[in-house]
Amino acid sequence: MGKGRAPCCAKVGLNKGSWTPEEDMRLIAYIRKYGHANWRALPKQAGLLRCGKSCRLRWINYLRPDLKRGNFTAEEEETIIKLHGMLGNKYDAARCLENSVLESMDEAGTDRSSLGFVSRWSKIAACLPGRTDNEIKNVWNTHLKKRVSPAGEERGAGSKKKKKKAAGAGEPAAPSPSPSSSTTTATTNCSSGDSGEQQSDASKVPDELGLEELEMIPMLDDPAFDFDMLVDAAPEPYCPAASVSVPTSPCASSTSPPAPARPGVDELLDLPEIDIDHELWSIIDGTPAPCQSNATEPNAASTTSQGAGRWLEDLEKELGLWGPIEDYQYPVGPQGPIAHPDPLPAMVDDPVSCYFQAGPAPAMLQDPAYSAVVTSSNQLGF
DNA sequence: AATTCGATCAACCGCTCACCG
DNA sequence: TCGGTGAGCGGTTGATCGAAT
Repeated sequence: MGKGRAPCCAKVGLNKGSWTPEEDMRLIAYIRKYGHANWRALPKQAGLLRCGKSCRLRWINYLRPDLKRGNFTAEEEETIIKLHGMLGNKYDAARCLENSVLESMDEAGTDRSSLGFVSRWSKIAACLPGRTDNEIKNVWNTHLKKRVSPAGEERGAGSKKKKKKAAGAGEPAAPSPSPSSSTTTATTNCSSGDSGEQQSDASKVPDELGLEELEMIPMLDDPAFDFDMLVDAAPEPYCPAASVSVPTSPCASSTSPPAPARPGVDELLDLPEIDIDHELWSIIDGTPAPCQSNATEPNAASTTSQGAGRWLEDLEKELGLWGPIEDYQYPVGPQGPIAHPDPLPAMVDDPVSCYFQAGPAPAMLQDPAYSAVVTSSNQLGF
């Protein structure tokens, strides 16, 4: 069901490709204020010329505040390798069961995915807090796969290079070893007897890994670890109120009542009446242009300001906003310039812009995160 | 200094699943 | 029960960067 739908990104007038810092900030501002109950509606309400899918991906893989930046540690790599060996592809993980059971299921027409082994990267990501499935997938495809594959093993230590962005801007202080450099000496602090494991692993085909390998995963040694994570790991949608200070708190779902708004950084991030071309969205949506009032936004969620400043500061540095910025070039659509106003001049009422241009509302002065905001604003030259 | 090549990673695409009317 | 819609996932691609030549 649900097939045959036109790709959302194929819609005319929507941006594709790399995200600009402006877009990032707009997305952050919106999600911090309202959450992301509806990805499809989000870009329109946030004034982004992106499809919801793209927004979601950008948020999950790059903008989420609880992401861990920097290189993968040896332990993380080890975990990925082990879990990948266990989970295999979409259904292979079900091999943990007896073949007879699986055959019975097949004969009965039971989808093996009902076992819960439905996704690999997301399950692995669930075991590596702060890491995204996309990131893990990339790491696997770029070098971990070669490490465990006898054929692609060891292309020489000289091919090592540093991670260009993640390690550099995100967590310069993190002394985590380069993923590649760890290839030769993946000194894990796994359970004893693990020394030399790396070498044997290098020649071990993932499919040969068995359940006994569970013991090799450091986190699985933790009695607090719930193996169900591997099976039914709940997604961790961003909860504006929780992600900054209490990342483990479950996100309020679309059915949860919105938390009361709080003054603070949120005031800075009050989303504007987006002056985006309503006609454009009408064309895109095939629906009448809706009222743009954000006041009607459901699931308006409050955010906690604690730590938000630092997060934003770090993010701005990473986005290249930490310093003089070039004039934002707003995209030109196939029918000429997109009807969005000049980004900065016309965004006078845009708190996201004001965030950088002017400064906070008086109430903001009380906010502990304010200093970081001021710093960033000053450094942006506004 | 210029060019080539390989590695990396953000983003896109196509698909499936879950939910709802 | 069926079809539409949105969310999420895995696979793949393209841009970019740095090292090698």
